[in-house]
Amino acid sequence: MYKLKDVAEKANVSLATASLAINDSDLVNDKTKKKVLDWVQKLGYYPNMHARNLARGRSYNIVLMINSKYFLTYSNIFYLRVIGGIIKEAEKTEYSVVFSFYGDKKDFDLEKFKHKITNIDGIVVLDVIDKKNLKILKEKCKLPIILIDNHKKNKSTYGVDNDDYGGAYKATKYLIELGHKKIGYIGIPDSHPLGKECWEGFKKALEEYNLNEFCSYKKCKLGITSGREAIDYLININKNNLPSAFFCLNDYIAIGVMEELKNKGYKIPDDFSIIGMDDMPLSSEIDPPLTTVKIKMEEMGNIGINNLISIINNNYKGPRKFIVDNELIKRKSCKSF
Amino acid sequence: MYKLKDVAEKANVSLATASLAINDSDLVNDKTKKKVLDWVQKLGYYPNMHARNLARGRSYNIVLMINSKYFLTYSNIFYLRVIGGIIKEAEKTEYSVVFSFYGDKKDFDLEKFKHKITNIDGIVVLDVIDKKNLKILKEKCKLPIILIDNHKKNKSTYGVDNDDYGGAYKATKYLIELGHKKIGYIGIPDSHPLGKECWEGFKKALEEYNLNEFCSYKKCKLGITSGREAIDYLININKNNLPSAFFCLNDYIAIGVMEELKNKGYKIPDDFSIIGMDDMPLSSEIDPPLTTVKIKMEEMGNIGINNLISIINNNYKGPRKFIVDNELIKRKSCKSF
DNA sequence: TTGTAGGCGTTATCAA
DNA sequence: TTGATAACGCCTACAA
Repeated sequence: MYKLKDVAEKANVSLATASLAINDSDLVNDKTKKKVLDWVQKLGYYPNMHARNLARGRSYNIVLMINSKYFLTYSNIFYLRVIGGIIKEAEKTEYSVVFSFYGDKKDFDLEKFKHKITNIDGIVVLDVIDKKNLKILKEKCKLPIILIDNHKKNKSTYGVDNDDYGGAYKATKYLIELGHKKIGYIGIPDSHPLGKECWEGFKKALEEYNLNEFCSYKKCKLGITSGREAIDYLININKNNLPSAFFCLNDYIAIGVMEELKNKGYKIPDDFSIIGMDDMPLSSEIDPPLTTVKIKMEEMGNIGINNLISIINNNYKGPRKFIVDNELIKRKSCKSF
Repeated sequence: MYKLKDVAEKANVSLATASLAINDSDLVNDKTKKKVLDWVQKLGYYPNMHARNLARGRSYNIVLMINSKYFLTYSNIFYLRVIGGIIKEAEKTEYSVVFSFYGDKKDFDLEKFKHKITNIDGIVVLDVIDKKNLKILKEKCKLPIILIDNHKKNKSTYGVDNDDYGGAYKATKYLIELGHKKIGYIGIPDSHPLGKECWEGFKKALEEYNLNEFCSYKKCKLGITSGREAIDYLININKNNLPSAFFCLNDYIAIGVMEELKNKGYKIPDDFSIIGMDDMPLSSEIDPPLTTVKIKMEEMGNIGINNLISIINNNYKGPRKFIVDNELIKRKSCKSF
């Protein structure tokens, strides 16, 4: 493995000149620069990162923190997409992305990566993080932090979030404009910030068209099974007065809803219109393909990492909370009423 | 940020002693060691990684290389699980996992991380990598490499693979033992190593019970839609003499197969038994829950990272290709014939 | 424009 | 068992 000294000797310049040339400094003339760079090429030289970072006092590492429970248990493709966006964008820069799991509320353990803290320039936290743990993280690490999809209105921390409110509003409005007046809401508890946002977006659309809430089920988790249970419950409760459409908080719930309705002998979209949120790969493959609100997951990753790098370099100008818009994807699970 | 010198001064020892104490060397007595460690605690000192790694000539970084196309386009949960296993296991060690995407055959670009090569101790490649690109990688980087789920019989490179052959064999045998004699095979082309392995495992089981191949479709990709197309094709071809069971190369295909059969008015498992491979979260949630072969994805990640670390440290004793077994998960999509 | 020398924070060697 | 001191490879004033 060659070092700077080798390059300098070959090119017949001093160490300093070689270093400056490699870092494209104005202090060295083009001819010398070229001579040095040619030898860099010829030798296949790459600077030793440890030495460089030690001298520069930076590490060009960004840690991506993920709640291991959510990641492993729910195995949500959402993560895959956001992570993809993060890595893809990071690779355009000089930064590397290092992974780190953290435990849940009680076993939130910084020791696990604390020893690497001198090797980190900034932190991305993916998904909801407990307020208390966030505080610990901030206090102990004293590094720039950005929260992606944290859903929280934590004013003092930078974040990138999907426009949950707007998405739910958009979806509901679409159903209304198709002529539906009795729309069922299927989501998660309002205690979860995502649940709250969606519920408010949903209601906003109803209000705008002077419609009343018809029926709702908010006890879902985010999986298919929950969708099934929701339908069982709602159909049981409203036997003689069923809604004509269902807003579902995410695609998995929507898929469960559709499955269960089909099991009960109903036709989609003839008997019920179904709309979801997320746009999973699966959503376009099921039958009928699901109408949904596409969350720009990769873009959230892109923006997150770029904003963080700007923050690290003290030139971030954007808002504390960056809201990413989303897009209605019309497929075949909805029809006009 | 405190440095070693601060600790040494506080503890009233020399730099060398402090360093030795922190690295738990036998050369320093327990009393001194404790004194130093107490001050480490008190000051909240952590060694500077750049300095340490520079001095040690190691980086304790492992790069996880992933084909960006597969990762982003197919968004397979398989990745999530393996990556989870890798990170979880790496966190028990002093190694960090850094992510890196690589392009496809033609734009396989090492330059993108080549500059960080002095910052890497080893490489994990996830999923199939082109033979030619692997060669480039090996020659340019000269670092320990391990291939996870590469499916290839590349003898000279370390690898961790699922027992595809055994899994297909196991699944088929199960169908046969349920009494099925006419079993359809739905998979991907034999040109893909996964396809080849599964097809051979499938045939092996048939042979053992003196059964003939009944019908097969090998043009699938790995998604739900492919499963649908396969059923359309097979049912059309065999109109008057249908199989009683289908072996499907993965769960997504199996799900498509089940959906399409249900659409055509058949009942699962009454009319057809369906078996898949993978065990996705989805598989237990659909109706009926899918019988499948559970691939130990997290374990593959665990083993991969551990083996790589052993290889880095020159104490790996296991086989070049480490084969991970899998497990038949009986659910409700199969019944005896 | 180029070269010299000191510093970045650890580890490791070798006397004491 | 401890304490100077020289690496590790690069960056950057400062001087020439």
